[in-house]
Amino acid sequence: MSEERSLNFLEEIVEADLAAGKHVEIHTRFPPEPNGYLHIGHAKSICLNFGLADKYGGKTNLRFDDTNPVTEDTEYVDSIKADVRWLGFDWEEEHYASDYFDQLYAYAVSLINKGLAYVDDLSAEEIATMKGTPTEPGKESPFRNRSIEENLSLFTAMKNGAFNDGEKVLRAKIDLASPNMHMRDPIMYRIKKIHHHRTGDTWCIYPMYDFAHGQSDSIENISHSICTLEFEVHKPLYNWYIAQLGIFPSNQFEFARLNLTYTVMSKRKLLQLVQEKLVDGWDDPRMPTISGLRRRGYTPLSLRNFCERIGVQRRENIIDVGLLEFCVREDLNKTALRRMVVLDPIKLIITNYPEEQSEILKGENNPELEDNGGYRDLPFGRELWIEAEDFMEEAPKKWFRLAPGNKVRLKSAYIVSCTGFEKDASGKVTAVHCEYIPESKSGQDTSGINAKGTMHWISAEKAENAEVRLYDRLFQVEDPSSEEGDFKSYMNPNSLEIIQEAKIEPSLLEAQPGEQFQFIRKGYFTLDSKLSAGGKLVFNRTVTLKDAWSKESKK
RNA sequence: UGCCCGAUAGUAUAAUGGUAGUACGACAGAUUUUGGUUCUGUUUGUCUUGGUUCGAAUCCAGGUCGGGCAACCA
Repeated sequence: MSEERSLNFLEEIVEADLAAGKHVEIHTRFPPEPNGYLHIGHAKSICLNFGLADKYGGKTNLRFDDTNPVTEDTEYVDSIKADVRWLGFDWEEEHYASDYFDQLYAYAVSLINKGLAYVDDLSAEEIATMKGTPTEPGKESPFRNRSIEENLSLFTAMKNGAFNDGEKVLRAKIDLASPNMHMRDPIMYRIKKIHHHRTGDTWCIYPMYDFAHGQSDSIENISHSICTLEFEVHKPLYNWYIAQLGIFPSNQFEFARLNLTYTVMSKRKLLQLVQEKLVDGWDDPRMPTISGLRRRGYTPLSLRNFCERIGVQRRENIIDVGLLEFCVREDLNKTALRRMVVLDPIKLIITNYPEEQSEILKGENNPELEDNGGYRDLPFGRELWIEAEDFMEEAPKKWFRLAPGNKVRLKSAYIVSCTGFEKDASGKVTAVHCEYIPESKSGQDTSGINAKGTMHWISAEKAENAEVRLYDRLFQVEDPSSEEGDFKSYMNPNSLEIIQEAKIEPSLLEAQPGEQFQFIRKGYFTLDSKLSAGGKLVFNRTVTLKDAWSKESKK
């Protein structure tokens, strides 16, 4: 018997319901409103919904909760579908709340007929005032006791466009004194004379979330309707509509939404960043959106693993973004091709390597793979580019890289011994001199020398150029939303560093969008899908490698 | 000052009345032609006060702290 992880609370509920015979098959749904792009919090919900159905042999629908035409658009519908698919999920049925407008209208009429709904002429402000406060009961609207006939004819008139926006609403007749504000005669329908992205101008009245969601679940025979904690107080209303209508009893269960350190997760805040051009768009690689993470180089598997690892509970939480980074490194380490790129180049001149000489060395593609994933050609010569930070004139303790007198292995090439360096007038090091040890050639080393450090390098003659973008966290504080004042004032001014001319090895000219690389000692990178065009290469850094030296050097 | 929900290492998450475990992090060591990977070890926790019980993270009561609820948003 294999080791089983313990069940999360949703799985326990499902297993109990299945065992009790409450449902023969479980059916879930992912119900986004098409008014923005999906973010990693949605990924948690997607993994939960699809994961649950998958685990218990059930089905999951994709349903667009498009009951408010003011904010919704097909652009969002398309991006949401693409993101869900990219994550690796395929829905059973695709639905839209707007497909149920006729049915929902009929449900509303039936509630009017049962004396459980009425047309109210009060203004939005009046309704709000008369609802009372959490500590004071509300007051009845003077229109609360209209006759069924009058309500029917007014509601029909509403539907037919006889009134303007805001003039009338349809309300459920429940309890103005309820301690739950959502039960104080909630609004079922409002008038909005605006074009809907799917139903066009067919309707001018639109159902509220509460009057659409539970019924949509019910129509689709959703057994477990999973949503975030803030809908908890809606549950009595969800159940009330279903009970009064006598329809399939879907059940709502709530979990805590995902929060991540050093970013924001609410659609409203993300939208602000986009609108105020503080980021490059919804798919800016610094955004916690699915499209941003994709462009940054995150893989579907790493995101799914992340969602699995964070678990699910009903308590507020904030996940360390380090866990997300761990998940993507874990995946990429096994799959990314190793390449050498010098981000901040200085020359390394091998004084005992003949000027006219050159050779082709072999570099392994990925030591984690069988047969090292094959090999690619690495041109080598007398002059190389190395990382400026890999040389120090005066080496600190435990410095394994280049410094006068130090020996270092050039990855997949030779061991070199540093013999000197050149400086310009300002004191800046412009080139480093060394001598190579011919018997130390990679793979056939007979020198017997043990170099402690290994460095990446590029042949100066054969090097190509590329733009490289280094990303850092978008915010400087762990939880921007909980800080005083405007969350935007906590943004990290250095979240994007652009390196115009990094030196790349020739094999990278063939890089394809979506391909992942590990630039040895520098991190994981991917080709930017938007900015790389017309022969210009732009690489995004997905995440750095773990860096033990930076910790050591800070001691 | 109403109603609802929650509280386990730094962060998450298990233990479902019977040994407080796991992951990420941190720290130390081994291996390493990436200061990466891998491996080993160490570290830190049941909000509080009572009660029930042979036995409580778990059940009960009070308190404290945190979150949610008064959109013609979802």
